[in-house]
Amino acid sequence: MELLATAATAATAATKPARPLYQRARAPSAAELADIPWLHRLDPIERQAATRDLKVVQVAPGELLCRIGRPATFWFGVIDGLLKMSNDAAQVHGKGPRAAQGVPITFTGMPPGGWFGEGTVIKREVYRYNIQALRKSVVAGLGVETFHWLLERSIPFNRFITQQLNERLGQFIAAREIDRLTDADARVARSLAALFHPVLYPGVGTLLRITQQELGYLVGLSRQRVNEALQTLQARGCIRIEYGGVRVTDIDALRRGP
DNA sequence: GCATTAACACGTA
DNA sequence: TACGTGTTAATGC
Repeated sequence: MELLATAATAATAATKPARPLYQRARAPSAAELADIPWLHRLDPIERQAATRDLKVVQVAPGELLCRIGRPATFWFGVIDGLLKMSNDAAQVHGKGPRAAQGVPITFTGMPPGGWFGEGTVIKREVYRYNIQALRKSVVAGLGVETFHWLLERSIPFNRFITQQLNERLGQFIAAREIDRLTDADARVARSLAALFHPVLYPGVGTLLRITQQELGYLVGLSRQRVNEALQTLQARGCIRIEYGGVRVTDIDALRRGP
């Protein structure tokens, strides 16, 4: 657990000097365990071992769960909230100095139900991206040793991981297309559709809790432009704008774009 | 042109 | 009260 240590960003540290993650970690509640999709596929012994090893922690906006270059110690899952996976510097919302190694890129958002980091954990390498909370979130972690133990002995677990890798590969292929889209409305639509992926993010359902500002950070647009795009999508019948979130009404239309 | 930042009013948690 | 939304105005590439 010791290597999970990460610091709050400059911005959050100024307001709330949080203790390190590993000091705040606690055992998951029954409700939290129920929302972990792979847990139910294990046999009783495996499930017991996994449950014993699982930790959950609440993270503040801007806090980092993974830092580029740190060894992978946990496989993470979003219980609640919203994270972003990026290669940018450990700064909140682009303030402060930029990343030393090129243009900051947000790879993807991580809504509830999403599990990530298995690629790095499998290879026992260091993280190649930062994972940062966009809002107050609850994150679960499974230790790397338990992860490998499950990978060695559980076929259902292997199936889950394979499916996970496969679906996310599709996500990143789609993300490359989205990056090339010039139409801002289309980019918002496709990025939004990605966050409603039922396999990768089963915790989302039809209502995604995300502010227009947060969506702007993920897509790379201003809040005002995102608002405009959402209005267009709503008029088209793809979504319904709600306070602090977006509800999909036509996921296929959202994926297709304009 | 199109998107961005800044600013403001207004409504909601 | 603090935050999120919707809108307008000024500015930049």
